[in-house]
Amino acid sequence: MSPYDPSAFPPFAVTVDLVVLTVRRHALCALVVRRGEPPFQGRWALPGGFVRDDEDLATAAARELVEETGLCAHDPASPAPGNGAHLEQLATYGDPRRDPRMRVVSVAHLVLAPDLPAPRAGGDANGARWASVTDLLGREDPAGRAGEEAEPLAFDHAVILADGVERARSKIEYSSLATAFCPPEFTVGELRRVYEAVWGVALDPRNFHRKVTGTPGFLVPSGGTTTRQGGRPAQLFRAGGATVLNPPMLRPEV
Amino acid sequence: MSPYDPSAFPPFAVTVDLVVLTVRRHALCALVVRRGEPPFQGRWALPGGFVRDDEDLATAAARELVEETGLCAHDPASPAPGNGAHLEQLATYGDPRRDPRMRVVSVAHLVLAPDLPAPRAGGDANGARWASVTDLLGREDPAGRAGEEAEPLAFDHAVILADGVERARSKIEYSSLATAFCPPEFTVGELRRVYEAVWGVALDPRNFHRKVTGTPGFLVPSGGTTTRQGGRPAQLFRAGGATVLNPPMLRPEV
DNA sequence: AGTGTTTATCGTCAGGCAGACGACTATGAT
DNA sequence: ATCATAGTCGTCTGCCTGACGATAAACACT
Repeated sequence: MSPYDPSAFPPFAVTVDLVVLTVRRHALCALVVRRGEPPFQGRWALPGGFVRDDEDLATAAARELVEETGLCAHDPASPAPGNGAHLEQLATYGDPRRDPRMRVVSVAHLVLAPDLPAPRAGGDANGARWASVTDLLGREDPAGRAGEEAEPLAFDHAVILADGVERARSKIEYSSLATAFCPPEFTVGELRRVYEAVWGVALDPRNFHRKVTGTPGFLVPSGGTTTRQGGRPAQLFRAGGATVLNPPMLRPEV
Repeated sequence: MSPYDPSAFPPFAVTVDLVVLTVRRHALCALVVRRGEPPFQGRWALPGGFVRDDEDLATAAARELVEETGLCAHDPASPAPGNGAHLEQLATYGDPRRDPRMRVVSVAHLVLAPDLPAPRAGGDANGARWASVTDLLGREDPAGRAGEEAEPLAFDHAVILADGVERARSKIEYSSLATAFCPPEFTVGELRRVYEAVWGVALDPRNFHRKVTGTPGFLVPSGGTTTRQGGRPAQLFRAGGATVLNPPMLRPEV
């Protein structure tokens, strides 16, 4: 396949890393796996792996996602429906010293998934779990004390995770992606708790209700109601066809 | 450097490609170079090249930018002042067949630069020029006729360019990046013509003036005035410290 | 000097949207 | 029956925006 001199350019290993986010118990959580081998053996890391020879980057990310979680990725390019999670490319990290073994360029992907049963460990990882992002990243405390953060993530995965969280936080402002955190049918209150968990703020239930039900194409009523959250029965909705929100759901400032 | 078996993962070539945008004569233009060797010999392509062994991705992009244009990149991470252009990572493209020679993963970067003298050709490129993006990409004509587009760009560079243009169009909405297209001192009218060129729409000069002068931190008056655009003398401004615009400059719908 | 053209800048007004918050409804728990 | 919980509908007020009118200051003509 290579009519070119391989010594004319330095060889790289290319991996995909996954920032898999979900909302559990009112908290934004990320999937982490325990590394079973050096470097950083025993430390938590983002799931990921090498891109294969004949794979596209998105394909590799979707494959790793299935291997680690059993989740079926829903590429926004293809109009696949169902329980698939949202998957999009996040950014690429290529510092020459980010992996002590060799030169590795990692194409990080962001996955937004509804709350799921416990993750299944896969491949060379000893275990997998959901961890609150405020535990994984130190809380950026205005008082300056570093907070009781857990041991840091392997490699530069804390940076990647922070970038993914920030992408999710800003993207649910102007797109309907917050519904990717919800089951197929959900109530306005459940959607509001998603926004509150991702942004880490409290929202006014009345203004939120007016906003989301008034944005064309965001939600379509599915007909049923539920009382699974307690209180008065709430109307059930599905995600509407709209992908961009107009006007956007701006998060409250400061 | 590699205590690991190199055959355990497929080797990749990693390149950076640059989407360098500027505004010339009321049109959004991109920098393209003519390819001097196969594949796609003689066709226009985005500037770019291999990432070196000890280089970070942003460093490689900045180096290619200097080699191709002489522009000094202004990494938003570092608070460098001056005539530097804005540089940010755009996205990564890794389809297994995007380069017929071998497996190449390209990390595309977006550069926003003020209007400059003619580009200088560099390296293995026969020539370089600014081309209107509406010429490079077919106009998406609602009537369906494909428009008199020039010969298509090499590789998947039309897709990369389209992604870069869309990134620029959306990013000047909620950030102060439009000033990266302007010289250090500029008038409100010149900034408005940047928005008009990037978005391809006409904006009301009065509402635009009220908006940008009312957004805190966007513009700071530099004291002087100019008549270089004809008409009544206009106040000169510099870019203020703000990087995000609150409230944003939403582009007119439809 | 006067007139027209161009561009910049200030004002006004009406409609829409968002934040703050009151009021009412329908369930389950005690 | 009463309370707690959650959902839903309204109201009010201030801000922002789009659509314009009006004025100001330069230059190019005649």
